[in-house]
Amino acid sequence: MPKEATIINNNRLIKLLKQNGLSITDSRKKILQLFLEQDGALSHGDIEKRAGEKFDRVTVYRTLQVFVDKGIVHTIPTADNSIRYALCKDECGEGHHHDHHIHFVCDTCNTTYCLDDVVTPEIKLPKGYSAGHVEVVVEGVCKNCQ
Amino acid sequence: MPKEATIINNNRLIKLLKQNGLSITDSRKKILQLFLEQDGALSHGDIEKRAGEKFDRVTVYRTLQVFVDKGIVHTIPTADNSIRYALCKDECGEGHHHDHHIHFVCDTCNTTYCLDDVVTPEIKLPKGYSAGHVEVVVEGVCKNCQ
DNA sequence: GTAACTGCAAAATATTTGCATCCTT
DNA sequence: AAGGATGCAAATATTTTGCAGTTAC
Repeated sequence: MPKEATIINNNRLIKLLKQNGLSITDSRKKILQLFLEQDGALSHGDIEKRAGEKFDRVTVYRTLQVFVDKGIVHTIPTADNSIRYALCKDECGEGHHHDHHIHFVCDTCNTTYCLDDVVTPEIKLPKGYSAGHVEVVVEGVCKNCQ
Repeated sequence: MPKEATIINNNRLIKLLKQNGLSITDSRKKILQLFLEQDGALSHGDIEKRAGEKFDRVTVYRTLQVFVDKGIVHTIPTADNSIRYALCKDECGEGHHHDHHIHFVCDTCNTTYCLDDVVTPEIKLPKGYSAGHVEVVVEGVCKNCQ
């Protein structure tokens, strides 16, 4: 008999997928599960590692792509050119991301966090430039590595 | 006889390389030249294209790596996972970058600018996190594409 | 049953490394 | 002359694509 937490999680996964018009498959559930278990963001490589030998590399690429398209996860640019993915909050949906929070990358453990409570500041641009999205990535030491 | 501007540029290139203890070679001069000619930032691919058939792909990789190590250029993370490189201001040197300005990526022409006059704002982090470097990338429409 | 999803194979790209040769100092 | 830089070849790594078989609905 599965544990309570597992059941709840499973329902949540299914709900998330259904909401976005995606069919419920093992790989999608497993990958979403990884995001839910994880405080921070995951790179493609992280997911491959943690999923074990379970999926084809290609499935991971395609699944992540679908999740980004549907607004289930968003990408976080990092200086080392490894894209990280993190779960979006509920306000995000297909075609419109509302991730106005900042991102934090720990120098020590290399974990990437979405700091949902820290709102991106207003940026005053020079004449002639008009701002759309503002992305802030702070690098430093996280709460677990102090 | 070369034009005045060419001579000045050439001297500037040589000075930049000498300051950083690098030997003066054609590829380094040419790549630096591309940065000086260019208002915005360049990706590895941009450089290959603009340099024509002049250099081996490997030379471009190695040259950019050296420039980053020496603090001649800095990297700009972007959402599409293509690293852009831009010239550093004079205060940068080996091991310490002082690029406290923000970066701007134009949605229309895809040019990346260093907005040297726009300083990165202070970010108030949650308890437990300590900030190091703050990277801000604004996406919008640039002065030439309005 | 049908459309969507996956896994495999393979192509296309991107990046790194070793080494012989050439260039800068 | 000596050390550093380049170019070529080749090894790795990453990402994309096509297609046949499988699964979800």
